Amino acid sequence: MKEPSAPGYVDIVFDIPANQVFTYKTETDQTALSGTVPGRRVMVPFGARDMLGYAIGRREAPPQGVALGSIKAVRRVVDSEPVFDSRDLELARWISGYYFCGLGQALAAMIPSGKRTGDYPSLSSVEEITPSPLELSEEQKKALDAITAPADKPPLFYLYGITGSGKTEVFLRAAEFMLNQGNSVIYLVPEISLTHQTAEAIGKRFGKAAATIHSGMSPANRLTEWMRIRSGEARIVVGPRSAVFAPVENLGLIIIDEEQDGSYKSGNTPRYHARQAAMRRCSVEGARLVMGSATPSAEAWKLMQDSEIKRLDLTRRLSGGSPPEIIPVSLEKTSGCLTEELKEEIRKTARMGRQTILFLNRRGFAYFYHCNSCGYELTCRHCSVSLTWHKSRSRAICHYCGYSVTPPKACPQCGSLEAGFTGFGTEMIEEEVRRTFPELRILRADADTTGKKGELKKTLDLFRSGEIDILLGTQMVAKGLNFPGVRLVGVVLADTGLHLPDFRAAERTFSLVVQVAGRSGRYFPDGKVIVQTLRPQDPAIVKSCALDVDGFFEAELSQREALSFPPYTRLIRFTFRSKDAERADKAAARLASIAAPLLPPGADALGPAECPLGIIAGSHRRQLIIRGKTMGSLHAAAGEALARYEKGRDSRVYLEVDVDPVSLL
DNA sequence: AGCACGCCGACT
DNA sequence: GTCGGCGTGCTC
Repeated sequence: MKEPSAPGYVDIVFDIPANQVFTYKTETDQTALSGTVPGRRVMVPFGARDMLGYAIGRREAPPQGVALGSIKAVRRVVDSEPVFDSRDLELARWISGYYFCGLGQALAAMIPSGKRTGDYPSLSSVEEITPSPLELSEEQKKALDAITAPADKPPLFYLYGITGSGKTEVFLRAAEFMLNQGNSVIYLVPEISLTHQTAEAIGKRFGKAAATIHSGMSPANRLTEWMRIRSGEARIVVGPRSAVFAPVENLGLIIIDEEQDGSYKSGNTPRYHARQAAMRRCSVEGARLVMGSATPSAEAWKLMQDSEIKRLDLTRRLSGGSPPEIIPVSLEKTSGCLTEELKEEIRKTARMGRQTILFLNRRGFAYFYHCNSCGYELTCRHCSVSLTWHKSRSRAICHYCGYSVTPPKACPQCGSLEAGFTGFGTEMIEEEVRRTFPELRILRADADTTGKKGELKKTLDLFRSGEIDILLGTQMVAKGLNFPGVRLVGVVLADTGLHLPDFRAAERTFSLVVQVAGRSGRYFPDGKVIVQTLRPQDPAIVKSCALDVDGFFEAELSQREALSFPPYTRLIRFTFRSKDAERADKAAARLASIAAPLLPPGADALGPAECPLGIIAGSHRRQLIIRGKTMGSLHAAAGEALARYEKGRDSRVYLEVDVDPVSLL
């Protein structure tokens, strides 16, 4: 049955920084589609090229102020079925409003686009369904009962428990419960190998009802999974940050595993936080939210204290045993990067036929060119960071822009020969370890050695099978990986980052040490953790080694309160970038003076100031942070200030807005 | 974000 | 004399 073909119009948004809606004609030969175009992607002529757009609505007549002759026609409707509905659009509107980005940018972040590639399979081929194993512990039962209990207003929960206490099983049972009720579940995991592990486990448990979407999948696989979710075939979705937008119906539960993980906050526009988006979805769709971690974020900790989130404790390790011994060791009097204590334990571990993991925070970290006479430091000429010595390339390299130089023999400033690289680099540690333990088999795993995909898996398989005695690596060996043969974990330098100009530095250091410690004793309670530090007295080090979460947050939160930092306040950060330092300064100062009179009572502004990294890739960076007691009034002020700033802004200055910034670097 | 239009340096 | 640098402004 055919409708009479009246020419229609559609409103379209694009993935561009401008928040603007464009109107196009729908051609008569597409009339069959024109009624249902909204919710689909379309190809339209935009300026000089064709661009993909998102059709958000229909209209009878073009909007005021747009000449009829300037309206172009839709070229092609890309999707045979809508890829978003009014609920998705509403969520995109919220993202766009809250995070100050274009509606099209918000939609683009929610919908699979196929920008990235990879070759991880979809879960659609998984057949088996394994029944949930073993009895739950008393604590697990209690937690599960709380999560699944009927409630008028869907509550927020936090499953707070040490590694190995069975959080995952509670998550899975809660999910199972929701699925049996006819609801859908979204299970968020941090953006690392954890996705595959958890996805596999969930695939096995729930069979075809499970789906996963993540950045490592090919566009085709993504789309397959997306469609399985949209059609309702898959009702439990596992994935990183962006999975919070999964188009499930009857959302019953969102799970956020490792809630404190930084990867839940998007690093590019829209700079949304999956936790925030999850809370929004849960409140709009009447779903429950369960987060979990052994080391909650300060935000979550405070919400638990204030009883805004119901805390559920898992205090016991299921496998029994006690957490490993964690020993802080001062590096102050050590000439190399391995203390005697650590060397001795490595030897002991090897004699027992067991394995060691040496953990580094960052590749090539704390490895600076430094002049002992005048204090000169070799820095990048485009960015303001110190250069890192990479022995394999015989060059000093900037980790931000890739700029590299051959390091000078003498200090370029004073000519002293007392200058050179000192510190702890991954490569240097590898060298020292090899020199110290020539008889042991050592393997390094970091971004440099695992560039090719599959490389990391090979390394880890080798380690797991016992072919390797010492695994030396960064973040990637510490998270989510359990090695049965491991007895010793050495954190080579725990306080990298403690000196960083970021109020969350202590929180991150604390979290890291506790996480590393927690995983190491998972299979063998006789495990040992040695935490090397330059600041053995620092509360973040002392409390993390004592696994004293309460003690840490007691101190940390009172300090945050005293300094008016989150979670006692909320922040919005504006970053100004320009090739011209003066223009960046002027723009920052202008926004600051526009914002000042708009700020609500009790709110203040930090800056404008140079960013902690003042120049990156030749771009001068300035920042302005506004801070207030509540987000509502602060956000309104920011919105008004931005609107006024837009009028008469310097087009050579790029402004980026970050609501609830996680890192101030 | 792209892409075109537009006004100033070193090349056949 | 042109080819091309990227600064600025628009895209229904």
